[in-house]
Order: sequence, then C-alpha cells, then structure tokens
Amino acid sequence: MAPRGETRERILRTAAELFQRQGYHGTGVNQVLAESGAPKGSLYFHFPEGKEQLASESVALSGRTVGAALTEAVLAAPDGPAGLAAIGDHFARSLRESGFTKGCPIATVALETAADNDTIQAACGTAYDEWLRGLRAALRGWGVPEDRAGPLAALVLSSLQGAIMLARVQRDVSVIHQVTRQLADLL
Amino acid sequence: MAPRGETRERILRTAAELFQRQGYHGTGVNQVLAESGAPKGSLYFHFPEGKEQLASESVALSGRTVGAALTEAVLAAPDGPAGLAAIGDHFARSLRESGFTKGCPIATVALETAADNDTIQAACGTAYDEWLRGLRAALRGWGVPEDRAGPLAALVLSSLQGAIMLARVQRDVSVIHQVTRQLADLL
DNA sequence: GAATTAGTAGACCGGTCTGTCTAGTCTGTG
DNA sequence: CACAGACTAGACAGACCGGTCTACTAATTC
Repeated sequence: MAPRGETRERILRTAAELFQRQGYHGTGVNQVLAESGAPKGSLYFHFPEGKEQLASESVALSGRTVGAALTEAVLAAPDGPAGLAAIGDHFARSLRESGFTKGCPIATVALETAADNDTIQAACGTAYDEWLRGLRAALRGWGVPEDRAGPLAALVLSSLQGAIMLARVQRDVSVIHQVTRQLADLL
Repeated sequence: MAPRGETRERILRTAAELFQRQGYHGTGVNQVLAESGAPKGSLYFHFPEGKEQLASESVALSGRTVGAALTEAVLAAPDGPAGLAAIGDHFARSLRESGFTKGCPIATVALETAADNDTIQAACGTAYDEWLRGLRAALRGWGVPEDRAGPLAALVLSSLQGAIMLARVQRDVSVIHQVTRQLADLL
C-alpha cells in the first residue's frame, strides 16, 4: 500500500493536470483514477464530495503553484519590463513544452463552470484574486504609483490570460511576447 | 412540419447559445434537441458529422455575429477611445443581461477543444483571425500607424478576452471598463 | 495480540452520452 | 395522380458517466 496521504496527493495532482488540459466536463473521474493508479474507493474516501471537490481543490492547488512560480520570477527580475517578460516566458514555455495542451490551469475550468457551479467558480475567483494581489505588489515594487497599480494589475492579468488563450488556439506563443512587450512599455 | 431549412438554423442557433454558456463538453446534443424542439433524426441529417460539426459551425456563426456587431459599434464611434468603450460595453451588457452566463461565445469551446480536436480548434482560430483583422482595420482608421496596428490589435483582443473571462468569474463587469479605459490611453 | 481505525480495491448501479437505424411524412415535379 | 427526394420522428444501442457499496488489508492503539 502507498504511504499515508500519498494517494490523495497523487489523485489531486493528476486531476489538476487533466483539468488544465481538458477542462472540467472533458475530464472523467475514471480517467483521473486510471492515470493516477488509484482505485475508486480511495477517491471518494479522500474527496467525499466527489468530482466537484476534486475540481475545487485542483484549482486551488494550481493557483498556488503558478502563483508561487510567478512570485519567484518577479522577485528575480531587476525591473518591471524584465519581470513581465519572465512571466510571459513562464507561460510560453509551459505551452510549448506541452504541445500547447497546458495553458492557464484555471481558465478552462473557470469558463466551463461559471454558469452553473458556484463552488468551483468561487475557487477560481479566489485563485485569480491572489494573482491580482501578487501583481499589484510587484507593480508597486517596480515604482508604479499606488493608485495606478490596481487597474494596471487588472490589465496585465487580463491581457496575459487572453494572450495565453490566443496562443493556444493559434499554436504560436508569439502573441504572448507581443503583449508583454507592450505592457512593459506602459510602465 | 417546419419550412425548409428552418430546422437546421434553429438547431444551429440553439447550439451556439448553449455552447457559449456551457462549453462543448458541458452541452449534450439531447439538450440542443430538446431546446430547439428538433428530433434527433433531423440533427444527423443536417449535421452528418454530428456534434463536432455542430460545434464548428456554431463557432463560425458566433464569430460572424459578434464580428458584425463589433464592426457596427466601431463604425459608429467617432474616435478610438469611444470605439474601445463601445466594444467593452457590448460584452459587458451581454454578460449583465444574461446573468453572467454569456461571455465570449468562442473562448470556452476554444480552450476545451484546443488539446484534442483540430477541427473545432481551427474554426475558433479562424473566428479570432477575423476579429483581429477587423480590429487592425479599425485601429488604422483611428490613426494608428501601420506597423503599430498589428501588435496593438493583438493586445486589445487579448486583454478584452481576458477581461471578459475575469468579469465572468468575478460576476462584475468593472474590469472590462478598467481595461478598455487603459487601452484607450494607449492610442 | 486483539480491537480499531485508515485507507485500498473494484464490482456494481442507474442514468446519460453520442450516434444509428427504420419508418413515416411532407413537398416539389412530371 | 404518382413518384422521388428532402426531411422529420423517435426508438434503440453500446459505451461511458459519476457515485455507492461491501469486502478487504495495512497500520495504530490499547
């Protein structure tokens, strides 16, 4: 038997990746189980509320993971333009390396469930709020005035999200760099 | 019996709306049939390739519909900032009036099918390309230099797409206006 | 070492999925 | 009127869906 708590994590990580690639309705719990190697009983033991809980926690996990990676990239950057470029590079690399199957880990699920599932939607909202807070802090650190940091963070997050989606559809990351370069000019 | 050709259109329009709200995998053909009042035989007569064809044509239809609405809004605007505001208003109104269930009619399907369905993905790519062309033309009309119009159109489309998604998740359209206002400042 | 708890294992269930098939009905044409 | 093609109509099929259930095994506690 696998060590305590390991199965839960394996299920969750597998689910997060599948939801990122295929979305909520495109991913079946049976597929999550097959790829993680866990039996069905374990899933409903660790996630008694089923697929909905699995998706909510996957979104939260992805949000934290990406948030941490972005924070790291931002802290390592000497100035704003470099920081924006680093963020863009992060997503561009993820897209390229996955054959354009791994874009934003939250967007697909967020759009699919926005109309009919408050629980998952709330998890998506929380994740985006955290990213926004991180971005605001980074912008202030780069010398953006207090009252401009909020709207600018929203613009940066919006355009990045849109660019990641367009890049995925066009199978070409150049739109991401195009966008981050223009955002850098704004700083 | 319904007049010739009417059933096909009714199915298509119903499908387009359901795909917009619920995405590809979240929408069943049975639901499309129930809401359009058509029998199953008619669907597979008019769309012999089934759900995939239905989605491709729905995306194309939505692309043309929204594209036309945007062109109209743009042509009616006296200058760039007003045009951007009009575009933002269009999506913001659609979101508000539908209780935040109708965002971009293409984005959800595009993200869901990007990884595993080339046909639908190509239809999404075509629709976005048309929007981009329209935006480029509008920007040039507003006095943006030739070499800046391309990247700027990409930035406008990206940030709009992202803003529509964020607005849907947060159930608040203000991010859309925040974004269009900052884009207007760029012109 | 017995009892208890935590977790694994997968057969099974009702329902829903997309898609097929046959039968029937309408409409335009000679 | 007869006929042909266009279209409607929905029963049906097989696969798969999320979720439940019982049986089991490993680890912990007394």
